[in-house]
Amino acid sequence: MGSRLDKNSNAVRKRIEGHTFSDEGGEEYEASAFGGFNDYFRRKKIKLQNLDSELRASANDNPQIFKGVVAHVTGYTQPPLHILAYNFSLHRELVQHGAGFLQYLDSKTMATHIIASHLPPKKMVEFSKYRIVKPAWVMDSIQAAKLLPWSDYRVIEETPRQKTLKFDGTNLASQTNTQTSPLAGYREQSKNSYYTNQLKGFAEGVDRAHTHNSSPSQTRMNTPSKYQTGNANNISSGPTKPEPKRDEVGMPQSTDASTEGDEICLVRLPDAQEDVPMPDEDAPTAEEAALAPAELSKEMTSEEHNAALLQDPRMRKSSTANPDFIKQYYAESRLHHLSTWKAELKSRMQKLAAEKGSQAKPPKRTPGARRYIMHVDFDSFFCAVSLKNAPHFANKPTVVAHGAGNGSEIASCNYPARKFGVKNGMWMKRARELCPELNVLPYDFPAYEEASRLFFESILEVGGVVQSVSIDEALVDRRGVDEGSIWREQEKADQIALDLRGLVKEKTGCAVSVGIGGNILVAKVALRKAKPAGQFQIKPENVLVILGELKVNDLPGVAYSITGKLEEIGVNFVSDIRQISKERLTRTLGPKTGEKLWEYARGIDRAEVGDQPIRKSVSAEVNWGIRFINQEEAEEFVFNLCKELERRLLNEQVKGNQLTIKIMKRAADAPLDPPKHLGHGKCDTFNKSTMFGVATHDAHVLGKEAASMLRSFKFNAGDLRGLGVQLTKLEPLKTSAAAPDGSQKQLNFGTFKPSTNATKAALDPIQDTGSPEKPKPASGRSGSNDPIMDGPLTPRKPKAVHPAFTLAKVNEKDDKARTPLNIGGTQFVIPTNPDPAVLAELPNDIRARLLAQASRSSESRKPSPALERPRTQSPALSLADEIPPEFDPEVFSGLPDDVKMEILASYKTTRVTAAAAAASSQSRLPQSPRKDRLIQPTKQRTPTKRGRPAGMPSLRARERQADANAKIVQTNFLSLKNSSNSNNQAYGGEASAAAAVAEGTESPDESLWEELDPESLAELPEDVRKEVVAEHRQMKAQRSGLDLRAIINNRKRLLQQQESDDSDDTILPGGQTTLHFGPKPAKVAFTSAGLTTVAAITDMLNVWYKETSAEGPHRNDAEMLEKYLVRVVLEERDLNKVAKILKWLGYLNREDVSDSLGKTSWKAVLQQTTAAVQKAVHSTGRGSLII
DNA sequence: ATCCTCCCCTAC
DNA sequence: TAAGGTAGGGGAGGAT
Ligand SMILES: Nc1ccn([C@H]2C[C@H](O)[C@@H](COP(=O)(O)OP(=O)(O)OP(=O)(O)O)O2)c(=O)n1
Ligand SMILES: [Mg+2]
Repeated sequence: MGSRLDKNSNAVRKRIEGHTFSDEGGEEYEASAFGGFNDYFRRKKIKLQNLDSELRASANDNPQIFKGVVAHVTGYTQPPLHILAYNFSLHRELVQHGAGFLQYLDSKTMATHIIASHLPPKKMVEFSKYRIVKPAWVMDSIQAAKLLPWSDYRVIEETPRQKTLKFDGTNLASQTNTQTSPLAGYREQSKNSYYTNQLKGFAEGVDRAHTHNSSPSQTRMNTPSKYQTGNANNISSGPTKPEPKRDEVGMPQSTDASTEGDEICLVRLPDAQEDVPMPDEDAPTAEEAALAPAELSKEMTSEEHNAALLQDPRMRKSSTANPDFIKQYYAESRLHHLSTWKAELKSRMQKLAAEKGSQAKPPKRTPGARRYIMHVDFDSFFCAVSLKNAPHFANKPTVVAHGAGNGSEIASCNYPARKFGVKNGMWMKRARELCPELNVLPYDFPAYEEASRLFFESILEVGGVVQSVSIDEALVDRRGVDEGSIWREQEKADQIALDLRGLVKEKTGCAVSVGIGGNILVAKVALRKAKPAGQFQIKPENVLVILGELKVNDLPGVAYSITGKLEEIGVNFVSDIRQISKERLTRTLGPKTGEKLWEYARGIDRAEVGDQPIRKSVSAEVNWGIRFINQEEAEEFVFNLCKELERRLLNEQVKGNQLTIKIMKRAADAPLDPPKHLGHGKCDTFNKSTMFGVATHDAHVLGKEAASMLRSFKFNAGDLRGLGVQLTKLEPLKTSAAAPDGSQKQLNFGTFKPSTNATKAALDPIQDTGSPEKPKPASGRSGSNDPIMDGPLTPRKPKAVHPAFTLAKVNEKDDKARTPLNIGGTQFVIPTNPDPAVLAELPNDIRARLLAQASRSSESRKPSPALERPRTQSPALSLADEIPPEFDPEVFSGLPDDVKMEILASYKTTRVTAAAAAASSQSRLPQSPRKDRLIQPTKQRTPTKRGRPAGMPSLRARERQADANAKIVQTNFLSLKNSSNSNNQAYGGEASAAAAVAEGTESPDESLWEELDPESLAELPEDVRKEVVAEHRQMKAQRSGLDLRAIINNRKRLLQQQESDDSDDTILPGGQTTLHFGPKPAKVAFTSAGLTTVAAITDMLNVWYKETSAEGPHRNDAEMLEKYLVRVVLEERDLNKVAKILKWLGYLNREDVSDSLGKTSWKAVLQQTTAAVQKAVHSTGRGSLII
């Protein structure tokens, strides 16, 4: 066990901020601390109301505003206050415009701001009558007007029923800046109020939380928090104990900085230039001063300090000044390795279990059978392994650490060292005080991995249900060891453990200990008694006695905080817990924790081995070595963190909806240089999150948002000590959701699929009885019911089209430029003719893309209008009822036919996909926990104080109550994205096929075979040929009626039309060779909906190649192909598919002699593409792809 | 009563 | 010198 006592606490100061809009110029309000806002009104018996329902009603009554502004209020105040509201779908589009300046505020913050700025004091109590909002994305009307013509928005002066925020301007002005108003007073109070802090003690004497609190009065206090480094206390032996430094924190937490918005959001905002100085700000406390944006002298100091510090090249190298810092840091971070290993093991075990389970090998757990849980764990793992290279230290006090300096952390210490009181996680300084002759060994991560591999290999041989706990720890559940008598069973269990220990020792040379008990808790306790290289079985009759003698913090999940709370009620030993009523425990610790402890004290642990919930978040953070000398560096670092995050997201094949940035800032009273070298020292922590309308994994999007959030705090870059980004509300990532890609994975849509549900249920003797698949009538928000998805799919009032969308239709070209903005999938694209004013507001990268796109599209624009095809009057008529809800019928019918068809086709695809996903949603939404079947006795809730001495621990995992987050938002965005691409692509893909078919220009019944060039086919390698043919069959069947040939012909037709287009290029991007590229943009649609199967792609390649074998492929197309394949490698991860495609391409280019310039170019493209693909493959850590 | 968000807290 | 990461349980309190 290694406890980490060293980290310490941090208190969190919660801050709420409001703001104006834009990233840069916006005014930022430090509306801080309005944590008590709602409480305030509650006390006044006034309840805040949301306008949500009214706004919705309004939207329904006015279809035109289906998407767009719902309300715009202005003119009541002086200065004018603009309130803009818009719904979720519009938000999604706005995000596409790089709406980084959209700010998301919660109602309290908004209300705070509004009131503080504009409401007369005496009006405060009347607040409830100003129906305010709900969390929202905020944007002022001026900004909104820049995005779209104001006329495209629907303006509502007042919401239907109540008066919308109507402030009578009376004395607003004075109000605004006054500090004397009650409000100001209130605000001020909140300023320091409200803070929570906690500290963790450390046995290791390390940074310690300091409470410097000042506790305020009865109201909440905001305070700084902690993470101070100090040193000193620590308890020597025994479990590490918390340091009592508890300061009470008055109120529990209060608010949050942001909340999720729903369909409709209301917004507030001062004018751009309006400078609403938040009333207070005048009497800042020391803490406040630190937070204040300005304080130049101090700021300069910290940045200058860092600059000076970084003069030393060695420092530079080990801090954020080094461009490779993140990489290097993670390579050396033991904690990062531990986390990574754990995740990998978890997923490997899951996969293993899934295989085993599917083999009709039902759990070998007999419900009634006696359980023998074995907890197996290496003794001083890192140290033991590292000692293999330094055997002479084996019996001397030895530790594993990076260095011998005072701040070096001991990852693991051997038993001789423990005799001195040294512990894992302790700082070297403290350890040497305890044991002067400590030997220090370096880490050997590869060796740890290897030892672990052998360890698990051995464990799996033993059989039974296995659960990995960490790199060096595992749980094995072998129940009903049969044998007849209990005694024999116990003996057998001991024997198994003995054998296992011998096996591991033999394989790894390191000792493992095994604890055996009737449940996980008991096994763990047994392990501790087994510890130095031994084993121990706690038999039922001894459980209570053994447990009773333990200190409470020896129980899993009980550490500093909980221990502190228990101490307060006189509980020190586990046996003491039995004297406390369950009611009192739950009141003190919370319902779950209280009950869990009550059970633990009695040897009860309902957790089962094997339960491994699915991942719910992915994050990357660094809280060491952070020393910036300017804001740019900080933002770049955040951006790099986002790149790392993207890597991990892709690795997990997920994308997410909510991004949170975590910031550690040097506490006002903390020294510039903490005791630990480049450590974070005592810090205040700040988190902030934003919701994307659409899930994403794109580093650019994440980076921009993260940087924006960081910027919003206006901290001094020099005071930053730690940064992190976390993505939650995950959804499976599916590069090509359209087709199952030939393989047999039918409904297996990705990551979240694991039969966790079934498995889990099956393993659960209690709840299991029912149907494992029971979808759990969640509150109607399982995948298909997701509001976001319903938007587009639900036949709602098909009115009003977003202008941007319409524009999108015109912009056919360039997939590249847009790609980065396609946040994980949206059907909206950037308008081709952005308003200059808007451009100016956009982040550079986006602006650049827009400009590039605009110029390109204007120059090549030959989209729909150019199509000669007789525009059939309205092929869509019969399909009228199928017009996607997002389209205005009128606008829709005004579109060129081909575009219409594409839309319909893609829409259809979307729908299908969605349906399929929905159908499978049951099985893919496992994770949700079953309700607690446990007796949920009293639930009396008394606030369990948090922070100070106590908090609550998390006990061993197990089912938790229905978790909202568990819901996996159904994702059809991907398909939407695809359709978007196809919209732009304008050619190729199923969309075109659909169009062709609908127009009746092609016979849908043509034989599949005719689509393929028999001659070519015959020459293909047998395996490839078979697969291609098979896929064609499948595609045909799936598409019922759609003829691939239509795609081809259609494409040919389009190609011809473009004949005169742009052409020639000479240099292959990144290529060394000068090439000649063909003039005909084939307009291949690698990313369009449906074009994802090998068959479809090879079809396209056939045509493309044939059409361009003389002139060579168009550079854009070549790039597109390359990009697409790389994406398949990195995101879709179907190497097989890539290999097939390249194989086919190679086949097309099979002639040795290039009799034409075109063929030569093609070969070069093939080479280039292959090289790019290999590079991508290598980047994933694999060897070369065999083609 | 139940959901949801924001954190605290714990473990390795 | 030093590499103080990371995921998930669960509590508090607002929203519904
Ligand atoms: N604060 C900590 C705790 C643990 N670890 C790493 C090093 C340990 O070797 C490994 C396993 O942790 P254990 O808690 O199992 O501790 P040990 O294996 O070192 O000792 P033992 O299991 O004998 O108590 O995790 C770490 O780096 N930092
Ligand atoms: Mg161990």
